[in-house]
Amino acid sequence: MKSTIKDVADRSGVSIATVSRVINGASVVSEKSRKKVLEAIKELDFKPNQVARNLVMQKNTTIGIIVPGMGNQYYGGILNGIEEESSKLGYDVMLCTSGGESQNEIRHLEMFEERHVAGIIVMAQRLKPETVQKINDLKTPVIMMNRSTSGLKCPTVSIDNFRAAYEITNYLIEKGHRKIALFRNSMDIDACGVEQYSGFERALAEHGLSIDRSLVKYGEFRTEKSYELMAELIRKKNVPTAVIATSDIMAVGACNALVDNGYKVPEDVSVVGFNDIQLAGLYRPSLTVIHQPLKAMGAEAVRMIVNVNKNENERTMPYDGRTVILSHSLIERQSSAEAKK
Amino acid sequence: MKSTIKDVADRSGVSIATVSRVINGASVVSEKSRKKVLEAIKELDFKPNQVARNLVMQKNTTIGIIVPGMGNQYYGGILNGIEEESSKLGYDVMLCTSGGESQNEIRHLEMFEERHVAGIIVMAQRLKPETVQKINDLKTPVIMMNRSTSGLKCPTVSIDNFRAAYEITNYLIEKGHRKIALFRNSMDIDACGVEQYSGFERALAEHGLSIDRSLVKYGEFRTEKSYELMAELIRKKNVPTAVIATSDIMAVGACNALVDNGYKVPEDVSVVGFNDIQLAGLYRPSLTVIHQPLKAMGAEAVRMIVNVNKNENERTMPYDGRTVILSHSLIERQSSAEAKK
DNA sequence: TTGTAGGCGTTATCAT
DNA sequence: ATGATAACGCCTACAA
Repeated sequence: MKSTIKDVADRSGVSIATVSRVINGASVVSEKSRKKVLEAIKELDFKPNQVARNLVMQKNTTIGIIVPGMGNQYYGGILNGIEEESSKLGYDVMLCTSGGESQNEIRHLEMFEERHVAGIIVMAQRLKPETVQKINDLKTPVIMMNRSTSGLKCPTVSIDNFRAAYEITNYLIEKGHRKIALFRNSMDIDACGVEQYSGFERALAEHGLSIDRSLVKYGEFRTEKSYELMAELIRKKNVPTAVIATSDIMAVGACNALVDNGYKVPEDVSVVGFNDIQLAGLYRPSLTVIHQPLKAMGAEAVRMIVNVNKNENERTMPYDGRTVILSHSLIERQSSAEAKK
Repeated sequence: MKSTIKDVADRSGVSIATVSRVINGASVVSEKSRKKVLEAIKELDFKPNQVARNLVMQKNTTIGIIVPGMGNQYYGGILNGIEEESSKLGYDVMLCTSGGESQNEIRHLEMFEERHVAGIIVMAQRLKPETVQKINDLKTPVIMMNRSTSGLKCPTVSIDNFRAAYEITNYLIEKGHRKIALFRNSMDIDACGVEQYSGFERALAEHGLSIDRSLVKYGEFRTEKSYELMAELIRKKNVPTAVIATSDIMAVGACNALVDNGYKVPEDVSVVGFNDIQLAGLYRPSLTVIHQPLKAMGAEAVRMIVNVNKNENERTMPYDGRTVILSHSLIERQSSAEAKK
């Protein structure tokens, strides 16, 4: 059986209060007692029970995370940042996957609340109304990663999706591209996707171009879907000179469809991605992308939760409804080139 | 403030014992009381405090996971399996990253023990003696994923690495390859790597071939390192006709080095991988690989822990020191072909 | 069927 | 400096 603070007290001939004091380094304990206690702790291999500690302290140093799935390196990158920062701040992380189902998201949200976690970081591809509702009702602080919608009343950490899309569109236009396809993620009312679309539109407009509806598609965050979209454009002989995919795995899907059909990237078609997951650098041709500081985003979310917990005497949620924007960058690699004349 | 069982009792005019009974569905409660209690629970939006529950029940439905990092899809695949199975069995998952440092592994191992988790699943690239020691000393059940060494006294779930290496080597030999390189992971005494090496050796031997030392390299699980190894072979004009990499990301590293230096895969050199992470299918040429059932492996590890907890009345660890072997398969894709004449 | 009370392992507030 | 002792929120004999 695991030993308790009481065992230590008995063995060292002091009270449990004293033992507790030496464990927590609080107040003053005589050198003699401290030594005896420390000795007993060693001998019994005593480890304080965190469960009991959390109960009495009325707080928890666990952060709950909800993520669609672990296979996606996009989330992997953010999770690394979350984990690292948590660890640094003495917090730890409880992880749940939703599979993208709001039913699971809600279940996990409730579970986290029952466990009295310090806060919850939510990642999702699509924002379902039920989930938004649940998040708004929750008593536990929630941070949403890189996604938002008008009804959502919780802070968000994100990049400036408008500018990012604007910049990469501009980049392609300056390379001489005029027929540019946009492979978007989902067609839900997701602020992030809307902003990207606006940025795309603005860049085109500033060069006297307008959006070609037949080249704006929804890839649902999936490589296969994106592959199919590209294959269809090829079949319909409506091949653009450049493709902007709002996630790297969709960019890869588009590339594969092109390559498998005899096109060359970037000689025939330029393809650019969003996010800059590891795959973007490993794929050949390596992908020109908008780089998101995934680790930093994860770390920032953790810091926000920790801050809320510190100021919990005040009832205010410091970041309420606010968005923290981290800076992105454009990384030019092999998958983009001047447009063919 | 969050409401407690006592609030519910007061509001519904019964004792906390009765409330507890309806919450847990145990023993019998009069329909009248049950209704009143349920009502009060709704009104107060009461959620039982899991921390308190865990303390009094002396058990925890949390499984601790230690993983080197989240960016690697290999671990991502296993984690998906772990998460899914845990969720199905009513457990949840606490995740820590080690960054491959034994110091962190030990810290997390201790933390999990203090939190009284049901069990711990450990993933690591290299087995350090300190970590092995710590695992052996732990009172909490530990399962190691796809890695082992002679001193380690905990169950393992894995594939048959000997057979896997044997089969893929055979596959290449039958395609006419005679000059085959092996890019291994680390050079530690890891049972898994040793078995792979034996399988490789055996297949060669059965065809009257022997190992060419100059073609056996250590890629340290890293794409860049593998890239370098391949680049070096090219520089030394010691290019094999086929490369077996014991992880997919190393296979990609080798492919990239070849492609970047004007070689064609698989026309000039065949490259095969191990694990079959998502990248293997997305990369072009898509990778011929040994497929590991990552999800199933994760799920199996979870089941082992849950089983241990069920039989905890008996002091026996059902799987003590045993290894559970799951079946792999050889998936032929684009990166391998007949050897050039 | 229901309520009382003891205990899970800590922390923290009192006295002493 | 130290030791009782009351919480923390819940479960569960044991009584009633």
